[in-house]
This record gives sequence, C-alpha cells and structure tokens, in this order.
Amino acid sequence: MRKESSTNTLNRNNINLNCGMAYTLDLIGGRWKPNILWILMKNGKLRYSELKKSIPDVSERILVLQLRELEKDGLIKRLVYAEVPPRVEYELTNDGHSLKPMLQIISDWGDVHRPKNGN
Amino acid sequence: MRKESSTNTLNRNNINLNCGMAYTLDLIGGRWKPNILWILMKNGKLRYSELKKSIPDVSERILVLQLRELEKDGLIKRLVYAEVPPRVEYELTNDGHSLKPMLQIISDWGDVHRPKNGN
DNA sequence: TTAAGTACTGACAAAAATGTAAGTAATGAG
DNA sequence: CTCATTACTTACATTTTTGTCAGTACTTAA
Repeated sequence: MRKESSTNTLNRNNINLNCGMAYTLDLIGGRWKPNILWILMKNGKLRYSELKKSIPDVSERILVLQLRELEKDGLIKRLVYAEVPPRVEYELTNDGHSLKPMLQIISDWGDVHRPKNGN
Repeated sequence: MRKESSTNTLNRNNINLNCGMAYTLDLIGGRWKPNILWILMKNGKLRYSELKKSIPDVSERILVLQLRELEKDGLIKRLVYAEVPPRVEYELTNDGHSLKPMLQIISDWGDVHRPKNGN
C-alpha cells in the first residue's frame, strides 16, 4: 500500500502531474505489466487462467495485483461471468490499445540496445 | 544493493533477457531518471550543481545514485575535470541520444491520457 | 588559519514492491 | 457427501527503492 504523504509519494505525484513521460512510465512500469499488456495485445481477450499460463513465473497474488492496477488505470477491462466455476476475462480498453505503437517502439529500442541472449 | 539471487532479481533478469520492452523500461524507470534524461536532452552538457538546481526535490544521494545507474547503463557520460573546486559534467551518450524519439512518444501519450493539471 | 566552493559519501531509516504458502467460495458432477 | 474447478484472498516475509542528515576531500583566496 501507498502511504498518503511520504516524501516518496509526494515526489511521485508532483512529477506525474508535470511530466507526461513519468506518468506513462508509472502506468506501465510494474514487474509484469509490460508482459501482461503484450500478451493481451497479441491474444485479445484472455481468461485469468490463460494469462497465468502465459506467465508461469508470476505468483497469483502479484498477477492479481498487477491486473488490478492496470484496471484501475484504465488500460484493461475485467469481464466477470456469472458462472460456476467462475470465469473472468481480461482485455485491453481503448486506452490500452492506444499504447501499442509506443510499446512497439520501446520494445524495438530494447532489442537493439540490450546485451544479446546468445553471447 | 541488489541481492544476487532473490526470486525478484531472477525474475527481473529473465524478463529483461527475453523482452526488449522490459529491458528498456528498467533502464529509464527510476524515480528521477526521465527527468534527468529530459533535462540533458534539452540542455546538453550540465554540471552536477546545475542538474541539482533543475531538480530541486531530489536529494543529493538519490541524484547521484540515479546518475550512476544511467552511467553504468551507458546512457550518460560523466566528465571529471581536474580542478578545484571540482567540476563534473554530465551529458548523454549516443545511446542516450537515441532515446529521444521514444521518450517524446512516451511523453506525448502521457500528456494525452493523464488527468490534467488544472481541473 | 579560516572560510568558501563543489561534488559528492556514509550510516541509517522509511516506504514500496515483490514473493511464499496456504486457504476460500460457489456449485455442479458423480 | 465429496471432489473438482476457477479465480482469487489472506497473513506474512523479503527485497528493493527512496529518503534524511551530517560529514568529507581538496585547494585557493582572504
């Protein structure tokens, strides 16, 4: 949880208020968020269990946390079906979709500049 | 400091190895890094004290930390002059400069989508 | 000898992010 | 009545990031 008035939070809020770049990075900057967004972009609507299968290393708790934050920030939608066993699907919102070209560019920059896998 | 083999670090490393997007976000994702990069892009070479003046809210310790990481990751150069009192200047490397179009796009997305300052 | 200027560093503390392991709720199938 | 299925939750622990505050090193100028 985030403390209402730590220096840290005040700084974050100030920065985000005055800097679109920082704001954006704050939204997509969690450990598993780029992954989640990427997968939803490629696959469209996915059930919780399918997402989990696509990202085996994340724990359930953290996955749910990241999904909740993405939802709160308006990047993904959570669709709950009144069934048993439960069915919940996640998909990008319009704002979520609008990230796509940007994420592609971020991805490309990384692919060019990061130390490569096989050497 | 980073522990060599926490699950957290292992996850981070795996992700960065396989995902250019995550790698990039890791490099530019510190609290003050977007700010620092932005300022260096606009102003070219700057002394430590000038950077500090441009970002009044950051503490000295954290500013130095963020600068060291940016340097280690090859995004900025640190130029030390053998003078007294000391003079140290920071400027973008070529890789640092290559971030510019990407950062502009990230910034634009944020400016369009974040809650606005005056309402 | 003392002070001024610059770019830090160190010891410590707080807050935030991430991870672990076990448990829950609802219900239909057998 | 018991079990399987799915999408979580809860309590707790660890790791990482960020922040506070005081101090240091070096030399020149007064």
